Amino acid sequence: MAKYFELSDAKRDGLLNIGQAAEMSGVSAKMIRHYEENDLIPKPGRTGAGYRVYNDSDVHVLRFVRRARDLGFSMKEIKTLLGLWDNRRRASVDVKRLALKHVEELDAKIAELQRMRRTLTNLAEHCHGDHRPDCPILDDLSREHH
Amino acid sequence: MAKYFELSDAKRDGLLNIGQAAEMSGVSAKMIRHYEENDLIPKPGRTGAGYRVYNDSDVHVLRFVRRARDLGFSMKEIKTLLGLWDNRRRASVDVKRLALKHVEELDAKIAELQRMRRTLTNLAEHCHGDHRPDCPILDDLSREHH
DNA sequence: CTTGACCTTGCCATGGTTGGAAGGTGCACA
DNA sequence: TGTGCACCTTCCAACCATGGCAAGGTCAAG
Repeated sequence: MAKYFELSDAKRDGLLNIGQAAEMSGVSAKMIRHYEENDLIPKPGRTGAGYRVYNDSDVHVLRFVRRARDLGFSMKEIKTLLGLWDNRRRASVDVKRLALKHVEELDAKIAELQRMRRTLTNLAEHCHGDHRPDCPILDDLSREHH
Repeated sequence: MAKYFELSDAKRDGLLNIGQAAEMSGVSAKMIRHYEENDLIPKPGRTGAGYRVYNDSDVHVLRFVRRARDLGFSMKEIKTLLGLWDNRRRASVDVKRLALKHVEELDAKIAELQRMRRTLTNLAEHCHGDHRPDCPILDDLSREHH
């Protein structure tokens, strides 16, 4: 846990400041700090002046997080995934379970959006779309629904 | 803009308090106050003691909002829809445009979720799901993605 | 008069992300 | 050496829709 007292030293050692780590990982500096605050990622080293310094492993973790977010995992889920990733004795069954549970959640969201889409498309089809004030969309919105 | 000084008087006139309006409209009392605060719905009358009182028209508006929320419209969009609803000289073309724009947004979200789902399902298919530590899902998460 | 159900306002939390303010640091150039 | 700019730091607030809780007022029935 050696501390780097000069940014230039750290950079000579191939370490990155937060901006560079952000660029390398695709995670914004803002979010990197946020993930750190929420114990999603390990606290990086600091220079004497308090600048965060990141190594290759740190950037690797950040990319992992980025990818998982792209796949729609929540921060909580990602925390679990990172734990499984770290754990040498991890069982792939655990990861698979989490992935499939997430697929189910995605299915539910997709179905709901498709239901909305269907209703809205139907309504729009019956709407003149001209300058007459009659509009089945508004009529539907204002009607009873149970 | 007559003010009702007793709740009993108001109820005799067929007016509802917030709890009843919530039940009738399907919008929680919490959200009714929230919509009022954000100028989505008109401010209702009050009794002398400060209780909100709602008439049939108010409940009608609330049901409109509820239905629009169910269809995934944002509060901002609903504000627009309510404006169009109120406006006697409204053109149904405006409503249709908003509805179709919303359909497009739904399509985009659906497509994105389906993309996630596809990727995740592929990954899960290649995962043993046993107690060996090898897991293509984690491998993928930790790999580069551009 | 008490009890319980309701109402009021107000503040906090969620989740992921973005924005800004105020101030310190690193570095290149004059 | 100074000056300027880009970067860094922390902290605070906002978005959107909703739920929850607390402290206190009101109403109706017993």
